[in-house]
Amino acid sequence: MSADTLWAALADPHRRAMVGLLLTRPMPVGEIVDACGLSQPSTSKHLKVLREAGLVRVRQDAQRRVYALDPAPIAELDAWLAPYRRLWNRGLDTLGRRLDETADDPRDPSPKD
Amino acid sequence: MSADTLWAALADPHRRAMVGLLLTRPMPVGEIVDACGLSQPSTSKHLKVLREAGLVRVRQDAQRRVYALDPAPIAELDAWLAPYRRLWNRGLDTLGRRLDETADDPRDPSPKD
DNA sequence: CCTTTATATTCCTGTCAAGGAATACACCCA
DNA sequence: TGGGTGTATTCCTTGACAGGAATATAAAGG
Repeated sequence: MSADTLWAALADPHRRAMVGLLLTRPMPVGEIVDACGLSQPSTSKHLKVLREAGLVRVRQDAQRRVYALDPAPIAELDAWLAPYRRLWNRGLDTLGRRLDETADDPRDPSPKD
Repeated sequence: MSADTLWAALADPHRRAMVGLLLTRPMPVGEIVDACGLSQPSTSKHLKVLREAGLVRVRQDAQRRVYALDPAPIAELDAWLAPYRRLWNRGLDTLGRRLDETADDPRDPSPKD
């Protein structure tokens, strides 16, 4: 599963919501539909994306499909974060100094139009 | 800065590459163009997205714009990750059991067509 | 078998983001 | 002030994705 697939899957707020929902417990599609307020087809499509990113697994229970979170891929994100975490842990002041020298501009100089 | 903006900014692989590049040191646009192999306009547009997500800052040096990483927003991701990290740290076996009960299906049952 | 229930898939449409080319803008220097 | 350099912006086209409606599929139960 490419990193891109993972990032793309989580880039969508509805999908993050679903993942967050499944954090509490596994859940059949119907409940996810109710919780997210999306249509059933749309929900199923999002779940498919999550499946393909390896973020969820399905168990079949009669006609129902119960989705459960698989947090393993998220470890990949964690690994990606590591170098940055090092930055903001190891001295926000060091970084701050670097940024102070560096920013004689406000955060975003683009004309807000 | 909404979480969506941040995720969207990082969802693009070129932008992640730029962020990773700026992890080593601040850098003017020209160098980023060379390193990423994108056109200069495209690069500028990506940098704008990163700016608007608060991930980079600009310092003006004569005609050059030197971009520097601001890892602060990434802390937001780290916070988002926390609950999941708890899952995979605190007993992959517990989770594993949950998934085993749960998965009598291969990872993704969708017809690979 | 036929119906009901639960979910997946297809079709269609509108929106949005990405990329290149051309152009505008800002700054330095002579 | 004019030219050169470095960067941003605009315009346009194209491709990807989201969402709804309708439909297909799968399983359970009578």
